Amino acid sequence: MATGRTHRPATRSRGIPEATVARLPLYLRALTALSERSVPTVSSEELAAAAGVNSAKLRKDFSYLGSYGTRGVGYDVEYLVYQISRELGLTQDWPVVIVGIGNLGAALAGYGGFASRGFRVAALIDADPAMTGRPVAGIPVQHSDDLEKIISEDGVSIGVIATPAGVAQQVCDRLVAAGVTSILNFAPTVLSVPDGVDVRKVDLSIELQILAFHEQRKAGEEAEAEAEAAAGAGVVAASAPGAGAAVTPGRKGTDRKGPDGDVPAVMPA
Amino acid sequence: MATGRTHRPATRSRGIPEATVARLPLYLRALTALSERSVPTVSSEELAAAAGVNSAKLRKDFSYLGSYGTRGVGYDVEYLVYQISRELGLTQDWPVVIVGIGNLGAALAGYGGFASRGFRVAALIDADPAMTGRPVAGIPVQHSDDLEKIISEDGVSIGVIATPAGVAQQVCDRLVAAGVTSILNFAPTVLSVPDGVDVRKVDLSIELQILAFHEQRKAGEEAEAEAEAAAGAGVVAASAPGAGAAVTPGRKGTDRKGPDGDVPAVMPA
DNA sequence: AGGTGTGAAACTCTTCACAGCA
DNA sequence: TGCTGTGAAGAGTTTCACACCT
Repeated sequence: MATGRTHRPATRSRGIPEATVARLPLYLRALTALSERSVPTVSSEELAAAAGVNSAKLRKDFSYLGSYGTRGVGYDVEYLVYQISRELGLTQDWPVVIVGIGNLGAALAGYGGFASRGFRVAALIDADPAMTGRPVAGIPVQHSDDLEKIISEDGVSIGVIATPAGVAQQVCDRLVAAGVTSILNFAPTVLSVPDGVDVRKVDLSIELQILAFHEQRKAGEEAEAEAEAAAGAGVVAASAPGAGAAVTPGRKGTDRKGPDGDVPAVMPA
Repeated sequence: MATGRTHRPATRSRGIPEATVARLPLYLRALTALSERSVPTVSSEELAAAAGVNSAKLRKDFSYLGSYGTRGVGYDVEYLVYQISRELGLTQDWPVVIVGIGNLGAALAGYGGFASRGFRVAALIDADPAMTGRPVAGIPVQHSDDLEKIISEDGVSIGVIATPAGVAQQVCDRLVAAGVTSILNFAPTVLSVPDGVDVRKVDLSIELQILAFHEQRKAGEEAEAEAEAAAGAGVVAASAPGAGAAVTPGRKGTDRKGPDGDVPAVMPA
């Protein structure tokens, strides 16, 4: 099935932007905290601060869900918690399987954040026979031979892959064949899946590399700022390749700059 | 500040788009794999496939780094590996501390992807005295009392927070005060940091919630398709969310108080 | 007043399509 | 000929600013 059903014709009323969807869990968490403190209503300004975004963005995001606020007052916390939960599909139960119970898989199995939302760890699966039957986070590990059976019996549609990269694709293929249509991939590899299957990936090393890029730039900016102050202007256009010699600006750490203050006009975050 | 204050002068030379930076690690991984197989050159088409993006995007991305390809041929693998590594700052050594050695922290400590790039786990830090001295992934855990000393002695500028949410902000504050300027946060909480400090967050439960949203929509689409086939007539502007059925308060539904009662969303933080 | 909801402007990112070089 | 590099068009996202409701 899935014949070219890729289009986006439908009444665009249901078209919540992806960027907004990605922030809903953030709002939900902040709202939940407010709810626990029995705060009845909250303004976009306050909620935005708690969620770490700006208020205009938050209001725009909520406007895609409907008009759930009251002018001059704010948003009803409980009501909004309910609406967002529903929108995200958290009012229903989502059985999840975790495949690959190594360090990471075990950590995921014990992660409270899963259970606390609508997610339920339906099974832990590992290919190592020595693991079979051993309880991890209170759940007995099952052997991967039974993967298909587990998926279909529990009606699992979300799978988490925490295996080594080398076997991730084949695990993925089996999950998909068994009926899983959403995959959270922790293996550092690109998974290919048929249309209609969603994959999200979390890659620890990639996150660190992005940080390193910015970290390096900070160091470079300091130097640049100095150079600029000393010389006049003129930014070197695109570093010249060839020179493999150019030792990277060593140094790091030390020299903490107290107040951020300056921030040169050379490209902020 | 309300009034426009256009940053970014002209120069654009050093302005690599954030979206591009986020993909560089992906390209680097694919290139590294090619390099290991001693593949000398690769076309944008091939590399894009290996990295899971489309070729136009890849070429555009590389164009921000400079002209490193050869028309009619492709890109030199080794050269590109070097250029991207340099751009990301991976040609230098980045000592990293991991704070919070629970399940997740231990998994991170043992994660091969760190060491394989320029990252070196300089220290593991935990607040539990019972952990102190115990080796995890071959590295002895140190007590958090020594956090400041460790950071400054090793010149650490990148910190990973894998503590419970409740203490993440205070750990963050100490890291920043000690000189850390980039933080990778696994705790499900919003960290506030001074200007000049970068924070990236990885939130497992958020990723799952996003998947759930799409998963739910798939179910809804099936129902919708059926309904469409059956009826196929006047579309009510509103639009039914989720699984069609259900009592969906049409948009700004009149009474906001109605559904308040059943708020099923449980979950504490 | 106080604060939401939202057009419109500004900005960023992606995709197209093709000139131009090896 | 084959493939890169890139201007330009298009799509998506963020920010502004203010009308409008309570």
